[in-house]
Amino acid sequence: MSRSELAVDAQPVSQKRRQQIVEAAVSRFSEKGYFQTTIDDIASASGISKGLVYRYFKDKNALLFYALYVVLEKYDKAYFSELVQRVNPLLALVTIQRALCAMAEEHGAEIALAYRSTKDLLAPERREIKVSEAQIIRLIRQCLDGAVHNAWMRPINTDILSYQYLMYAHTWALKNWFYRDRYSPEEYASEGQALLIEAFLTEEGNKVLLDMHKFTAERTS
Amino acid sequence: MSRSELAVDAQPVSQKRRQQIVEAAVSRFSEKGYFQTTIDDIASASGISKGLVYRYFKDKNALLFYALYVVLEKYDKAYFSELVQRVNPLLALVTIQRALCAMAEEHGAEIALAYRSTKDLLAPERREIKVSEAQIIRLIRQCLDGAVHNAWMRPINTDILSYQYLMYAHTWALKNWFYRDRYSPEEYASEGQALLIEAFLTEEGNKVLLDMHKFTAERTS
Amino acid sequence: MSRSELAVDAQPVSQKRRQQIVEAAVSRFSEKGYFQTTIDDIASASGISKGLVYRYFKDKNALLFYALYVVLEKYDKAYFSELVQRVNPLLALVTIQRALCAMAEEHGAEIALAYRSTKDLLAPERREIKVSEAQIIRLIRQCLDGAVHNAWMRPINTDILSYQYLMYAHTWALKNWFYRDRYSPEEYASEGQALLIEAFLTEEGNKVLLDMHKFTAERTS
Amino acid sequence: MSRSELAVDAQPVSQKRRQQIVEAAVSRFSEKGYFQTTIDDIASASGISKGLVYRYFKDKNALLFYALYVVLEKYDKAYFSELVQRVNPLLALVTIQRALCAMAEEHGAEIALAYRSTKDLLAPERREIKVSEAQIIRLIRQCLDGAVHNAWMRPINTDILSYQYLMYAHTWALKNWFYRDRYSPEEYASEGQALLIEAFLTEEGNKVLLDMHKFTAERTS
DNA sequence: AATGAATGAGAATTCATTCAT
DNA sequence: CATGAATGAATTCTCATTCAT
Repeated sequence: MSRSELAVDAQPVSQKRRQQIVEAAVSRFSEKGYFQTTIDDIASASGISKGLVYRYFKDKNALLFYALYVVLEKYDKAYFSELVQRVNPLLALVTIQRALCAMAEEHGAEIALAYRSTKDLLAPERREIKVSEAQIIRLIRQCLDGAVHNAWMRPINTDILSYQYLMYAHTWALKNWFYRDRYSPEEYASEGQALLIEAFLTEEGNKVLLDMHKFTAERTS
Repeated sequence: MSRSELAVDAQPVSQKRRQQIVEAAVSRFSEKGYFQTTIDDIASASGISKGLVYRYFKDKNALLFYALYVVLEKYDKAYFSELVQRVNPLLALVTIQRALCAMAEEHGAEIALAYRSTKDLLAPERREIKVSEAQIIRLIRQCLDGAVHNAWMRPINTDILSYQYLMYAHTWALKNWFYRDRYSPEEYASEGQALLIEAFLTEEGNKVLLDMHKFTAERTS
Repeated sequence: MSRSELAVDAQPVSQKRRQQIVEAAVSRFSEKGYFQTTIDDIASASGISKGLVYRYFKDKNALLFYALYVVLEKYDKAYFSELVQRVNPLLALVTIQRALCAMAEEHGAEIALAYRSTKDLLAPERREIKVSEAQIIRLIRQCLDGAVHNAWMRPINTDILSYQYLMYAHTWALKNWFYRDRYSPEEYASEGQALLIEAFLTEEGNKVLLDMHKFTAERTS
Repeated sequence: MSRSELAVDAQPVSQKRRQQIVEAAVSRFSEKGYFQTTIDDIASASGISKGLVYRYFKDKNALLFYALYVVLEKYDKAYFSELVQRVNPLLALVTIQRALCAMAEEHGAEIALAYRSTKDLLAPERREIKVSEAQIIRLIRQCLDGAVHNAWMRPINTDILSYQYLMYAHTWALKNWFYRDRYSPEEYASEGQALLIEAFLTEEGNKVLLDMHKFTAERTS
């Protein structure tokens, strides 16, 4: 543990500070929104002074960009991508769908922030955010296409369905007031699997899914 | 002339003004967001003076409330409600799903506004907005429950699925940059029917749907 | 007198306000310099609030422009121009030279301000100021050329000499600490005539000058 | 090596540094003005850090003082003074007038800076600057007085004329936009001699001037 | 009712200056 | 000596809201 601490401390102070500030920004923006949050709020939440924020970020808008970006980076597309290549498309799909729901639970406030504030970015930054989201969609679509190609899923419009996976997870974040007291995050994720995956499986696909479960159950037991 | 004026203008001067202002607010807020829009912007767009806005609305936040509310009212829940009572649940569902998509196409900017700005309302107003949205969801759910009850649909979590109908339509508004150049609104609505209705129909349900189409086709011909 | 008062009051309030503010700006800028003067200083000196200044002037820099311009307008080029056309070049020259010195006495602070702050304008405004100054120089040069043409002055570089007339007056403003306690403004102006006009007169020119004086003396006696 | 270091670096490390910084200050202040220049600008231009500047100068204002002073020191009053004692007053005058014009060409930006920023000094420093300028004026006046005393010049107000020599040179710096593309610095200097010296010479003075030229010509040939 | 002048609180941003390392 | 991180006072500019006319 001391080792990893060293590793973290080895980051130039400035890197740690940046992170510190972005985290504070994510938290404050999520809580009060972009325009209602002052630089001073963020500075205080970071335990530093107003002026210092500007040594790390050009202006408030840059802070918003990084705050939005940091969440997207949590999606760990590298892992998703590897998954798509390593396991069968149905397993990948199920895994990603669960992961999206888990993300939505863990980073609900940040996802809600993205819906509130992406338009407050300047065009170039906004584009970057969109591109990053589109990459996730593309990965999901690859799974769907693979499943359809294997005849595990009925032929469907994968282009549109793929976005519904993300939206389903985001709905947990965006309409939390509606579900919070009636479903656990895990239940919500399972229902998502039923509505967005199982509904489209062929008989063959259903078998594959059952086998996957059996396999998982064996391993866990 | 004086008669019609009296008739229409019973409270109309002020009622028409209010409407005028709210429409301007919807348009400006949709375009630039709540905080970026000034009262002066709205006053100019309404063709009146800044000061007069305050005769009709307590403050800027009240204006946001009405702007968000007016959009929700366009959902015409009375019509939906009547529909649910008058026709079979599957037809009602199909009709409502189409209507939601049509709304999303026609009022995309306003829907996006709702996602940006609902949190900028004070708690009581925010609650009212939520309630209004929940009413729509409840109607959809009634259709779903009816369809399941008739064994036209497989047993599913109607509580969660019902919100996906709304989200599917909202996705058209929120992720317009993703779909705009690749689907027409009608195509998008049809794909929605496939993904959110047909996917869950039993054989019986499928027959009912086909009959409905035959009937519609006959009537139109 | 009441008549002229009415005339002044007839100006839209806004015109009076603008003037008020510019006057305050001239005074504060002259005293403390552009950067040391805050908008609040100017607002207070105008007896209005900070915010109102911005209804009349786009920003602080616009205020600087008008502050500098207002002084240049006092040069009353229309009067100078008419003079050049109406009377002989030598008389015009003498008159203008006196007027420039009188201006320098009356508006010393503003002239000093121009030397401090013209570079703080944006390029387009700076150009406008230069053009206005160049117009004055051109008028002086016309007098000089006329005098040389009449052989009242020896042939000299009128292009360069003309600017020295203005600079001589400005020197009174800029180096006031040097002269203040040793010369009256009138003495300074007279010495200017000796150094910048009489020094270059031909015998014929001298006669003309003397006649002018005689004539003036007669009229005044 | 240690020896030369000791010799040159008696106080040199710090002396050289000071010079370095002042030069950077002169350059940056001249370019952008006092208030628009940051300490960081100057530190960067000196190749040192912001903090170190404060080891050498009390504050930014002190830096301005030295920046203005260093320019005045370039006038090399020692040389002028020796000149006045060594050669005849007319030759000294001509030489000084040329030197002033040369200075104005070489240090135009710095002269303009002095006009912009002298008032931003605190009173004691401002006084010192004035005194230094007054010393130059006094030397010029001695020449003029000498020339008048020798009857080489007509009796004139040497007190006022002497400042015009400096102002004539400064005009080249201050109104450079007016002359730049139409006169070479040398032409401007020559015209200055015509307007400020030759215009006041007696016949005797003219002879002396011609002799001087002859002498110079002979020496150069 | 209607206007828009006036206010002033508030926010972003800059930068001289200090000081721990 | 040197550095540059850190501070916070100061300043510009905006805009919701009020109110005299």
